[in-house]
Amino acid sequence: MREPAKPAKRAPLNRERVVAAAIALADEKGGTGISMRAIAATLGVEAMSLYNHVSGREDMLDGMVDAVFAEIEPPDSSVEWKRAMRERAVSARAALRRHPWAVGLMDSRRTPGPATLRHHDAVIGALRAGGFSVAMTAHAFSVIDSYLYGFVLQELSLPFSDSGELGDVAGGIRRALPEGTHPHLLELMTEHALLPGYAYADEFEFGLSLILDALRPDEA
Amino acid sequence: MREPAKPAKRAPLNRERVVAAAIALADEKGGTGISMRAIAATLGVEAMSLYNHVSGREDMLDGMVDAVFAEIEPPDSSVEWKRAMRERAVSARAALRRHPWAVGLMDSRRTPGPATLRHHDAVIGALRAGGFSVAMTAHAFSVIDSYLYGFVLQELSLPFSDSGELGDVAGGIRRALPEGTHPHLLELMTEHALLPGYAYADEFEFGLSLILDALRPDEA
DNA sequence: ACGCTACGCTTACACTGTAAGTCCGTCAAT
DNA sequence: ATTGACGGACTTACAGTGTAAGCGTAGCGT
Repeated sequence: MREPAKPAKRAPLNRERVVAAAIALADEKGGTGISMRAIAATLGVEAMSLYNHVSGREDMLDGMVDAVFAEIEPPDSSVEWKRAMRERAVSARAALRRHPWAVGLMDSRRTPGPATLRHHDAVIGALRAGGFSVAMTAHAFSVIDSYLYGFVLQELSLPFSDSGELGDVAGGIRRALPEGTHPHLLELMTEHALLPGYAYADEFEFGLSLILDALRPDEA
Repeated sequence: MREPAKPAKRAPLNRERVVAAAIALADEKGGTGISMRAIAATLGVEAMSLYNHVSGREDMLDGMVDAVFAEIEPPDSSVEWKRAMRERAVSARAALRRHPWAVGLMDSRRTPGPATLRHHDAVIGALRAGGFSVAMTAHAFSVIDSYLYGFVLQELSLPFSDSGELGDVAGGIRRALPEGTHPHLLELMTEHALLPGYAYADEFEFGLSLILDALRPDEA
């Protein structure tokens, strides 16, 4: 009954392949619904075989998050700091949008992987090269990354992707509003967010510039 | 065998009590590990009974997030806008720290509850009252909330709470660093983050002030 | 030719969310 | 006072989860 038939010389698994398969699956099926069994299936393997390469689910998630950090273009210290920070932020946002599950995972990961550490080091290095003191670097790093992660977090929780859907959804919400309450929310929607051409994604640039322009190496 | 014994006149369930029990459990056991069965148990009830009051797990999570928004002190429109925004941000951070699971949940909720809508309306109203144009209000709302959520997200993912633990953990990481690589990260840790008296929480104030001071009603 | 190790396999367990159906206490209408 | 309906808590059942434990075997260094 059992068919050893074709052992088929399968390409051997390794941590990298396992994590990559998990990422591919998460990208297409969404963060929830990736299970050890499902990941294993895409590799043509049984669930428990994964445990030879990752120590468990948590370890696998750590690996996935670290892989996302590896996709972010690290800032170039030889470039003027403001431009370097802007480009890094754009690259990071792009990576997080490619892998929407990553943001939600970040707050439960407590052990940064090698790519994460390398990335952080590069960011800090670029700020120091731009003339920031150690203390000011810590401040700048904190504001920029907080804004970056928070923006993507909000962006991803919007229930639409293009501005076509926006109209439908917002219209639905507006109709659901208890009529007459929430005047300011209503005003913002009808006179701004619902106008043709509006896209929340464009807000990113405003906040990023606001923060970068407010930061100064030569203070504190 | 079956003991009707004491129907005991149990206080009747309702959506509010169910959601409150879920929140209490999540607060003490952590976001993961709250299951319908566990929630029901704290109410002295079987899992399936909850389904008479919430339509399912997702609905329950929606309710929990909305309840957290209800805890945030809404800004007072009669107060000068910058102060109102600062106080609102502080209150929001406090609420999110009381319920650490909430931030991670936010990015999967797509249907805002009544408290959430009321809160957003109040924030927008306070900015409009402060002289912001509709467009500028949208910008300001986006930056401030992105920073707020992002900061808390990072804060919560730190593997320590007080600055005592910080030393241990950072020491561990530093020892784990491949020796000689990551010079800037190392510098930042030893010359700044590991100094006595440093607490990441204090960074919040810096970024918040930076953003609030950079915002101006009378632009664009 | 030996045994060792690496690694995929099967089995098993405790736990999840929830569909479906049962049963009873309460209350309105008769 | 009797009936009927119904809300809401209950039981049962099922498919799916992560992972502990142990088995089988292919390929290697000796």
